[in-house]
Amino acid sequence: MSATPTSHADPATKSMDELVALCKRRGFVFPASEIYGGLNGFWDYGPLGTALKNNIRDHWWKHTVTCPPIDPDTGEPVSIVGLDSSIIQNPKTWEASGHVGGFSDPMVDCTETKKRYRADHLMVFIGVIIPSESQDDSVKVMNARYFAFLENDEASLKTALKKAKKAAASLKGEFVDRSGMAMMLTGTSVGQPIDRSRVMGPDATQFGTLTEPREFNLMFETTVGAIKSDENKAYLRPETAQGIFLNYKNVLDTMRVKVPFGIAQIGKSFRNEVTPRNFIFRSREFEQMEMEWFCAPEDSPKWYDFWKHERMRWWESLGIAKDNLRFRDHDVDELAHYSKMCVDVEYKYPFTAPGFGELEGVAHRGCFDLTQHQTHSKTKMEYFDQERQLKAKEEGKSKEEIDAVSKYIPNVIEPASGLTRAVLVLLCESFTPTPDRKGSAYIMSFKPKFAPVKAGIFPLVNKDGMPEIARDLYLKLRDKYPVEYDAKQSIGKRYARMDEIGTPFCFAIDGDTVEKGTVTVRDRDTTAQETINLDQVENYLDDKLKA
RNA sequence: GCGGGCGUAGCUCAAUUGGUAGAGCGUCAGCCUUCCAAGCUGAAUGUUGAGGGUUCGAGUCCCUUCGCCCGCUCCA
Repeated sequence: MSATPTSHADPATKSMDELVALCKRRGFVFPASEIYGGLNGFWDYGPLGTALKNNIRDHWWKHTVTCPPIDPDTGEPVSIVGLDSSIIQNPKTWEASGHVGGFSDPMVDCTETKKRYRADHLMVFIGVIIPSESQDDSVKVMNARYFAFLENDEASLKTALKKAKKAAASLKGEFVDRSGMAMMLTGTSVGQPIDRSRVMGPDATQFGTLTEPREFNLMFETTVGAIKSDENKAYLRPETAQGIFLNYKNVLDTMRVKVPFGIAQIGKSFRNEVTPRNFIFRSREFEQMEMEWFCAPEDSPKWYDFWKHERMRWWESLGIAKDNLRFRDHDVDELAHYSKMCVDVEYKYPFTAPGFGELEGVAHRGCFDLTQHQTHSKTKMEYFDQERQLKAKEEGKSKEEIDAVSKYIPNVIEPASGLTRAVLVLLCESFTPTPDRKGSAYIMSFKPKFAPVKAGIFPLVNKDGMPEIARDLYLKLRDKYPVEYDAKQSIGKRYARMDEIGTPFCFAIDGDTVEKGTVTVRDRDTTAQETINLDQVENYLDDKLKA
């Protein structure tokens, strides 16, 4: 493609507010249920946004399922099949995957300091026992004052002890250091839950400022069937990946695939995010493009590396500047529970610049998921590798040895990206203010392949035989590409509108067309014009849209 | 979920101590127009985010709620 000097501007110079305004004004993205005041974390894709999203989706599907990359070792395309699994699955799915139970850490807020703590990290000890008429120890304990501190945090414990001593003096109570027997705030004292009104938070100066522990489960719940009860509780999937693991055996049994192979899926996922923010970057309903690559455990490092670089190549194929993309390897302590290795592909969003923000994760999930589902469902997830069996037989191995190498649970490499996040990245990358241009204030410099409208077809003026020719051209081209015909208002205004929605080419039908059969092509990024024959327009578009 | 700021036409913004909700741009229609938001004429568009309260009277003051932005927190 011709260089587009304006299209790779530094994201740091772009205003999200202006981009969001353009997206709304031109029909890319609207706030969901806007007439009712919207709903935090939900967005609707307008006519152009839908077209853009579909173009990216098709590009991913093509490069993943119908035309996947070449295996460097064999020279053959790798094997990947498509899938579309249900959004709602048997809830046991999410117990096995670890989404129920493991990730709903109760949190406690401090109303005084506005700090938030994980409830299971918050420890308390008895600091002051208030004298009482009763000799019964349990009554004394029930009136005691507690001091909270953070588990394994020396400084926090010291502070709590200090505060306890001070409080003992002012309350005329007995100071008791039972920090060695500290227990969780959520625990019980003399058989009853600890009364939070007598607990002082780690950073607080008053008692009773800690809220009740609150669950933060990020899965949306729903009810299957007419009767609402716990037994009918189900979840909207928080990732598309599990649907793939659930169908791993079905695919294996029906599709004649052999390890290594992949299963790919595009679909909606739902996470009840605490803070949806930054336009469509983190929304509660979003679309994922995920592929699970099943391979032999010892080959997994090779494939991890392979997919890491393939995915970066794919992002670059969207027309994103290399400077705006990077890898970031996850530290060991930020790895998810299932993951052995993980690398993010990151993009320099206008709201993170000069920093980068997450775009896609390529994770080495080991055999965690298949093993979990094997355990929970009691369905065998083992793969029988006939080639290995034959090889081992040839090598004269014992039966036990042969079994050991030919039966295994595959390891999984997962490139997981967000389709709606890809839309955001293309919007950010393409959004280009053009203050020095006379007409449009902005252009959306989409790579032609992803532009919602490929070409505008304009009669220069709405008379002298031009509209008729333009209309014929439009009717011919629309069979192949999304194109628009527009004869209203001045040609400059029409060009400007096309610039803002990112239409790469405009064909103007002028007096020369009527006389000599030539049309003028106007380039969105440079505004340069060239003259071609009317009958070459289709070839011209074919050529430009190939890349 | 917490704290701060902000919500007026599709967009950008006006509206005196509380006193008739306006402009530009855009959109649409007509005319004009031989290449970059040109010109002329005309038109549509608002329960002032929503709900309640105070008041003779609320865009303006008070309460609640929703949304957006920033900072925490969270992000499997």
